[in-house]
Amino acid sequence: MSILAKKIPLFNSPAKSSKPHPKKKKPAYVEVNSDDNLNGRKKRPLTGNTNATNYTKQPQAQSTPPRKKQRLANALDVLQEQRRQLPIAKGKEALVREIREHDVTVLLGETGSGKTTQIPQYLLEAGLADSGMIGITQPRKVAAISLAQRVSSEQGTPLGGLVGYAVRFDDVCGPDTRIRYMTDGMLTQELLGDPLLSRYKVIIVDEAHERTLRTDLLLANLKRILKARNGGTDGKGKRKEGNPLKVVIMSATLDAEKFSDFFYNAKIIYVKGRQHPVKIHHCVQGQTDYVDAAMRTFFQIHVDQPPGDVLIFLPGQEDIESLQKSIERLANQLPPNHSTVLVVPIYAALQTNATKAISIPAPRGVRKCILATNIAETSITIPGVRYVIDTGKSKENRFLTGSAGGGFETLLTRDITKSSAMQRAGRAGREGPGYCYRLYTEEAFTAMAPTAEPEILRCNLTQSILQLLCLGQDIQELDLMDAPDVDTVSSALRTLFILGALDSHRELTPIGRKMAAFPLNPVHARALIASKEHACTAEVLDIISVLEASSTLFVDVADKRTAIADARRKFIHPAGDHLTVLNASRAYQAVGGSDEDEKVDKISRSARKEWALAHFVNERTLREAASIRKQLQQRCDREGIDWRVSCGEREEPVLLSLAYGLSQNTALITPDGSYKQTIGQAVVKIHPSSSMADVKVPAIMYDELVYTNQIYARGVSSINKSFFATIGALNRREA
DNA sequence: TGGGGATTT
Repeated sequence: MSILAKKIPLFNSPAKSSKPHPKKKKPAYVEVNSDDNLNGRKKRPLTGNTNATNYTKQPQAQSTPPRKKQRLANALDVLQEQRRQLPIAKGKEALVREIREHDVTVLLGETGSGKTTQIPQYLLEAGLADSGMIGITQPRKVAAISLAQRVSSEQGTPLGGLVGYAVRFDDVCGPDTRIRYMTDGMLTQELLGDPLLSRYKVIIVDEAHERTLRTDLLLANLKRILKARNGGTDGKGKRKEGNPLKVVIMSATLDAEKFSDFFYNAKIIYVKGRQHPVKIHHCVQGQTDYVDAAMRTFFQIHVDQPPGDVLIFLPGQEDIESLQKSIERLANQLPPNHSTVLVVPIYAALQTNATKAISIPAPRGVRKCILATNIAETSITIPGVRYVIDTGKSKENRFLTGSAGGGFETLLTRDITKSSAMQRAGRAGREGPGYCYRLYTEEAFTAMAPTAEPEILRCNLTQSILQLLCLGQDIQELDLMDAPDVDTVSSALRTLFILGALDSHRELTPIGRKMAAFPLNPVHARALIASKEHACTAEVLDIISVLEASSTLFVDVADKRTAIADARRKFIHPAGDHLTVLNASRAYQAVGGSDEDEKVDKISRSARKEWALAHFVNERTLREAASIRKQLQQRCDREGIDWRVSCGEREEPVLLSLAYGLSQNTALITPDGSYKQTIGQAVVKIHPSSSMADVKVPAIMYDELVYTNQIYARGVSSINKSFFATIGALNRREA
């Protein structure tokens, strides 16, 4: 105990006697965000059809043996009983009535209400889908897939039958599909082929409070579609004959009125959830060193409190690594009468599949301590958590335009929002009563912003603006809940002009239209198109597939940096990061034979896994890149680009093609050895993770600028001064 | 010398 005695506890006697709030006393906060406990692991999938790895695109006509049939029937009974027990079931008739009577309904549903799984089924049963479809959008792929699995098993039909899903790379819907779960990006894409989304009778936008860019663009388009298909928007306007649409917006409580206002005072309906009480402790004093405070609080819980896993929210990988080390070190010094501690880190860049380690329950007498970024706020459900420690911090990404070429991102640690804090606390009450220890004062909580700023105000809009232009829409004329900054829009338009996607009248050029045909960042789309003429599409495709994947290729763990540098040396190309990525990606693809025919067998798969681990590259990134590359190859076929064309060992064509896309992201060396942008005035430093960090070359191009404590260029390659200076003009001339 | 989290016919 000596290690703890020296430190003053942060929380006054968290009380062995202090029980969570009794039932009659409502907890101060309940989680109101997602309802993914409905597809949690307590309720096992009941038929083979619900297994994610086991579906077929066409629903199978299975001949089921009688005994199994009986078992399935019983399982279905159990599911139907569970459905009836859901809080939302009591309000079924009223809900259907309200939705039937109004064109737009805003639904506030707490966690565990069952709204996302039940409402589509209620509406289908009530005939609101008529002969059309009910579409339900989600911001994340995993949610769309698991919800569809759950609902299809509740219906007793195979996935892809009555109930299906559509996400990138995966459309599991058939001719009979009436309930379609999908990502909001998929539905936005559908607009291109069908601007009125006429095959949907009902569209449900779930998790709307997250205000992702795609959700916002979808909401604007739904408002337009309502006018076109319904005449009125609130059910009172002049009705049009034909094909009216119903829209249901599902959100957390904090900003429901904003959605209602946007849709002409749409009716708001509140649905109660089912969540266990969480007792919240605030710090008496603000903490400056939140990592140390988290460590002390953890041991206070570990020593004083009954068993139960602890989840600690931290801003980033660096803090997670350092806290893991100090907790493990101190846990070893505890007297043997204390249970052992198992620390599990989780953040997106982790190369191993973190969800696996988390879902394995800790053995008896072991307390699991999960150190997570806000990946655990929405994307990953962690079972068994009884205690949450919330540092109140997260990293926030913001796009700044300024004069810095294509602009740059900032990535700074900031205070979270109230909505985030409630979400984090709610993670302690999923399976039973829980506790949340906030490493900030109650006053600090009160002072937090209620919700995060919508993404449309924070991110680079180049790709979305290009997409909208293909729909014939001008982002500045679109009726959005929040209009983007003028500077962000003009910066995006300038980038599109420099890339040759727009002419001087803001009209889409043939190159622009071609760029939009690829699901890519316009900068990468431009490089891909340029690769055709420079006969190096195979190489460029390999590179941009990796750059477009959601995690970085190269793994970095602070205390393994020497081993990592040794393993990486063989990939490093003197021209820089882009060709280094190409080397690593090709080395991976060569392990266990080529995967051109998709016939990577089990042995090759494990060989690749081993290879990736040994070389400190993130295999998840490479597998994702392979899917992206395959999709891009198909698109290339349609657009008349031969993706097999390779330039062999020559590096010049590859760098030149990339430079077409990155012409705005270039810098020249100055006499003092720093790099200064060619467009814009900023001095940029090469990010330490780059293979170019210690090399001086006359000119560089880079994938992006990130401001943390300096402006860093990431994804850097050396570039020939002679061609890059004119390339911006080249783009425009060809357009 | 150091990157939170999503997503695309």
